[in-house]
Amino acid sequence: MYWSKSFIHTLKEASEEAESTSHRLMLRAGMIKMLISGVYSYLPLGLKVLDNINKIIRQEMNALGSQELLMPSIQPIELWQMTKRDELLGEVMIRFQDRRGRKLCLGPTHEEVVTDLASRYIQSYRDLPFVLYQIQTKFRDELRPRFGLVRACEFIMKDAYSFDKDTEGLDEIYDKMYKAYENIFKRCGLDFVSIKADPGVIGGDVSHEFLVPAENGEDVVYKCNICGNYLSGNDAEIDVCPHCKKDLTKINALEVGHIFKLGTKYSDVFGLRYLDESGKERPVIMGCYGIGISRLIPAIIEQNNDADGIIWPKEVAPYDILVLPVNVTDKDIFSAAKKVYEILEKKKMKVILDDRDERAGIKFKDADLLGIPLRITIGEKFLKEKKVEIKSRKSKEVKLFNLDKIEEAVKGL
RNA sequence: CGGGGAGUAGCGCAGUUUGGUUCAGCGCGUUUGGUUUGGGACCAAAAGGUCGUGGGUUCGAGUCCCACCUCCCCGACCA
Repeated sequence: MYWSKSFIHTLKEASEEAESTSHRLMLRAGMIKMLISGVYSYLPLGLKVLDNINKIIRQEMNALGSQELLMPSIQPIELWQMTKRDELLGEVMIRFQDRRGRKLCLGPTHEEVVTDLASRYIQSYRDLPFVLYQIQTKFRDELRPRFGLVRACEFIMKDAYSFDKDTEGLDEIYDKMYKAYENIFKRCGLDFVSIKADPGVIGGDVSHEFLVPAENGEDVVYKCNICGNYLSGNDAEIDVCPHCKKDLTKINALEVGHIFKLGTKYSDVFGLRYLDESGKERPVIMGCYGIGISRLIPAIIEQNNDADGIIWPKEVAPYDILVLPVNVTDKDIFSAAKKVYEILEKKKMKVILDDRDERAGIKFKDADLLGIPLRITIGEKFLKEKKVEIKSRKSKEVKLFNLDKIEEAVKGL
């Protein structure tokens, strides 16, 4: 991609009103644009990051044998009345009527829909187990949207649902999911913790939440200074670690994932049953597994930034490499930059060429703001010594290479 | 929903206390011309505004009063 042809609009400054680091950086880098409070457009750069996260999630979900589907956002209220979550969710649910007066809502989550769906097909133990997941937009009319994508009224979630014939099967898939979640968050470049949590509105017996320590996190966790254990902050204020009886440190964190052992809560309501080997009817044992995908973006930025801008972890970066000719009016410099760009593109790398006729300072500032992992600068040193400069956004380390060695140079970094 | 703050050019803001030739302003950005060219350059010219909306007070309202809308922050609730 040539920068001059892209829809990248950076800002020198963001409104004082945007107070969290990640929100300000997302606005300045031109990743998102607010339409109304809690509702955002993902601009091309933001969408690239979203797609990268989705790719990681799909790989990890598919690797444990789960299958992707896509369920509707428009849902009938009757489904929600069956579990009485209609009342529980209250005004968080966005409700409306169709032209025939049928009461509908925009799905805040999908336990009801997926259980109803499964009940239409499952009859025998031979149909089990299986896992379905989707990546989809959820709607929740939050009391107070905040920090950009951290708490939005329209947000993107990965929700997976497991169906087993017994609790042993559930335990097994739950464990696999847990490990897949660890992989996902690691690949996203996140430092995270998982703790046993309160199942809350979703219900069930056991649940774990995955939290990312962040200054602007809405949740609180406690860390034991001695044993390093993390404890949920949902309980009343805790003073000492139950094991070590020593002081705890209070840490703010963002909840990015939550997994639940649902048991038969939903299958009982929707009559999701199967016949076992002996011909006896039994309820299907369910689990559900959510990741707040759109929220992952600010979570990643909260943990990966400096005074100059974002520092994308490798796998989620919108581009792998930014090629920066210091002066595009210099034919030698610009043609060398184009050559580097073409070589790397051929190698299937995601490259952006800053071909704008701007001063070097502006381009360097924008490069730092965008946070592309590697920057290749072509300028004076190329004219004098035929060297191009490769700089790591993260380590700030700079190396010089001959143009014809560029492939190998990039590979090693 | 309770409490606090804000809305003036594309972005960021000043002006509102004390209404009136400093009231349509500043910085950045944009356009044109020129000089520059390794960390947000400089000179010259130009475009861009129903001062959130509606009503009121007044000879006169960005400024005072009333109502409404919108956004941000703290709290309760959540991925």
